[in-house]
Amino acid sequence: MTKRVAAAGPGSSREKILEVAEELFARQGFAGVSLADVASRVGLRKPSLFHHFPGKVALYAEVCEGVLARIAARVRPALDAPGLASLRLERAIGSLIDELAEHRGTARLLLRSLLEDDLFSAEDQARLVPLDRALAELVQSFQELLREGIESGEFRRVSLPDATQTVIGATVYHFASGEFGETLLGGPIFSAEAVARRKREVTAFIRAGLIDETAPLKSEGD
Amino acid sequence: MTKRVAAAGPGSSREKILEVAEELFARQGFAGVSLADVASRVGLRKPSLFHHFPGKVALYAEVCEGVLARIAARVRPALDAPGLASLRLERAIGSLIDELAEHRGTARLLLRSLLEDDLFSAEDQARLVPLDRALAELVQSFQELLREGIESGEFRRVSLPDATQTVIGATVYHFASGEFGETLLGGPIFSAEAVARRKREVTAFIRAGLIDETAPLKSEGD
DNA sequence: GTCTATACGATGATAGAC
DNA sequence: GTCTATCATCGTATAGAC
Repeated sequence: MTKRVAAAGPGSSREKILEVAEELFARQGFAGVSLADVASRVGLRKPSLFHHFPGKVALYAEVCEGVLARIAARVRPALDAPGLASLRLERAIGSLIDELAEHRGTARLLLRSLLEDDLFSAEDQARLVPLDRALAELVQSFQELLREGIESGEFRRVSLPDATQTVIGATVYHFASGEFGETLLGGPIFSAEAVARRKREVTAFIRAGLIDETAPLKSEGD
Repeated sequence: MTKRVAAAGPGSSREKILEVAEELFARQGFAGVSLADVASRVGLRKPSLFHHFPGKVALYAEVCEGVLARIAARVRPALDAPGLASLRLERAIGSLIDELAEHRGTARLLLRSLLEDDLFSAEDQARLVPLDRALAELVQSFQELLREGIESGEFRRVSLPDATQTVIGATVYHFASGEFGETLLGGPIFSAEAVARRKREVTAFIRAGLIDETAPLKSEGD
């Protein structure tokens, strides 16, 4: 109630800054973005940014939190739903891919944020704690789903962290791979066809690699 | 013969610069590294670097080329060997993981280089062409291996680019994931146990997801 | 309360003199 | 090969105009 300073309307400077910064951070990384560039694209002067954000790291943190919140909002329904773990897993991965495909900077921003842990000082890292916690929560829900599937006998007894990493690699890395990925595909990554094919391939791969087809009921030995 | 200016011995400034720069570029990315930092760690002043390299981008390009060359040297034997595609594939992935595990900055540097295509001007990109070509060659050999395996009936009829991306994600991304990966694993990424487990998990995943166990000979229908 | 002008200290890459 | 010098630009602080 007392948090918001004012009812900053849609299209306000604050939102435009976040929008522009999201694109730039995704494309050029934290260190590669200058606040002057952000400001000029918004149509402001550099120091004006400091009336909305206390500093570059705070802006970056808020951008990342927003992106992660969008992902979480999209993936959580599938993760938290009742039902077969294998179905929920496929729905969750499908939702994740949809989100990464619709907002083209998302995968890059997210992947970059994982690589930029050596760039921040101790007090800067404090600003990134909420981001880390939100990410940890999402990952934990995902691992919980894997664990349930293993216990119910739907999934093989894979290593939870390794399976998580493999899924992240197959989704986030792919849509972050930019020019390299497009050279590989021989065409755009984000076209409807390419996204649909990626979803099929990842789903098939996960299904074959994770789901234990030989033990559909309760068998545990091999 | 006429290329080398002098017989710069081992431990020369040039080699020390490359070594230090490799570590810093891996940890902080291209934009996050200052030449002053590189110089001071080598025991030089900033401008002295320019007597060894024409500029920051050239230094970066040479570092990346060296890292990729190490990988290629390690992976090529398995790729180019005769024999069953599935065996060669597993050996190649094993070699790749060994290389990524032994030189801890390698995965990060490589992954970052894929994300940093928006940071360079046209003439800067020209300096990165050899790197791109070397990478393309390696990827092409890998895809060739996949293609052979599909044609011989060993592998499922997966999308070559998508399967390649999945393997890169499962290997390069994993070993680049730094603090996040360690939080996930609950321990170090590069410990002997973690590396061995990763290799097992990836191999099992690839085996299940790629290799067509149901058609060991020539069947093509489903 | 929102934005701008000006300016500071630090650091960026690079030139030219020893 | 190395250092002194230079100049643009970095993120940030302050003071004031709408």
